[in-house]
Amino acid sequence: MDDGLAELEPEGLATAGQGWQQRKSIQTRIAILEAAVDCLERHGYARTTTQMIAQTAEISRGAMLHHYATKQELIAAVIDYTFYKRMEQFVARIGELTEDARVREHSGIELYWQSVLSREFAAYLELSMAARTDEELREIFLPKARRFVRIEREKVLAAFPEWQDKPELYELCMDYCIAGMEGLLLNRDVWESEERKALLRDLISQTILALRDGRLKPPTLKA
Amino acid sequence: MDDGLAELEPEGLATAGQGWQQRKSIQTRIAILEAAVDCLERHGYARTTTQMIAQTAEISRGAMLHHYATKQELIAAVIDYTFYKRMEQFVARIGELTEDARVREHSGIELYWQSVLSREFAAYLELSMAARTDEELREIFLPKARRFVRIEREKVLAAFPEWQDKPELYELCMDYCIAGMEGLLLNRDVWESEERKALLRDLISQTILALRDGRLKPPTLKA
DNA sequence: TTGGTAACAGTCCTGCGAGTCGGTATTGCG
DNA sequence: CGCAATACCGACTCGCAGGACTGTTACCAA
Repeated sequence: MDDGLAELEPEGLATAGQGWQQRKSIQTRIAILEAAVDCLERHGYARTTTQMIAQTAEISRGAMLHHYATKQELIAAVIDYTFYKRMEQFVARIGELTEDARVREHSGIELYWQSVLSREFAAYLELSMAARTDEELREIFLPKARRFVRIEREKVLAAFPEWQDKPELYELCMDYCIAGMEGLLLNRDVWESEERKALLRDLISQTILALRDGRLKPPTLKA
Repeated sequence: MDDGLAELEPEGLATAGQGWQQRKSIQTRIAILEAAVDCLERHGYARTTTQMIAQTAEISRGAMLHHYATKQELIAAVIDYTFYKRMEQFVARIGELTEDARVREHSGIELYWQSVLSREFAAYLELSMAARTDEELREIFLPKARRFVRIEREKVLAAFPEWQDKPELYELCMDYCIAGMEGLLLNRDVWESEERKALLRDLISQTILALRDGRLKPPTLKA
């Protein structure tokens, strides 16, 4: 099921242990992380306060600070958690696809779009943006994000083995798909026509199909 | 030169007036706006304080509050200013293109990419992101942004008249180009290979060319 | 020249977020 | 049983951002 995904399980949440205290601890931590995701999605990074997270998680601020001593520590955990959870869901859903839907590919893009619409991605995007201007956060975020990119590509490649023999093209198409979906997400509220947005996703899907089948020549590096 | 662009000139900066006070006022306001752009680009929306802007503009906080009574008022002005300035530069640069470069189109995309890399867009993006979770800001930002989308499309269409007879395809390609460039921008620091990023821009350029020339069929709405 | 107004400066107040610290109750180990 | 560790709590400090307010100087029109 989640085979190689366990390797990136967020620390502090590792394998539900035996003792009562450990189980309680994990449970509380997850409640905190979920609350943090909520707050990030609703209020953004800067306006998310530890107070607010504690309230949302329905525990005291003191308890929160017990599990995550500083905001940084919490945020680092949230970064791992959001990526992990999103990937877990995405991989699971791909697994449920029929061979036809998977290869016809529209479904794959549509699933990726769904994952981009998730609360987890909303929170992740907030952190990603904040990391552009917050030096401290940046140092935590960037190495993690770069690692995530690699993992994500491995997982998706494993799910779409027909790409295995054209790695450069695969990389390009992943970049392309991700950029397109995230760009679309950014303009979600500004562009008002749902039809046009669906059309755009179709265009991206079809381009990828055309590239895969050789109907469209990929650009090559100039000398 | 800036023909129809004057209509969107930020208010408060209108036509350099006659009196000394008015000229001084405009000059100071521009200094403030430029400082705000700097701060937004460097520190993000939430961490940008009025104190910081005043310091950067090398005026007192009191003076700032004289020109822009509240932070909201300032931000509203910055939204207008950043879009205006970016469009002004973009349109001017397109005007400098040779017919060949313009129609070969790569140059058009590359110019758009340049405009997305500008400080003005960095600031605009910050505000755009903040507006997703800040209700107050959202109400100021969204209507302006939607208006900007319309204006931008008019200006670009005027610069690329060969699209004039296929309006739906033009809209799709604009969406496509913008989503792609902004998605690329988001991942700028996470994706490390400059070559791959250039390749992605090429792919987007070529897709648009292929769509324009009919070599690629655009997707159509399903019933 | 003079009164009014606009540009600018600096101080004080209020609210709030992060993190520290002392404290209580429950669990777990010897 | 008894002592350490752990989950959890709430009061307090400290710094800082927004902005209200008062004061000062420079322009300008009558």
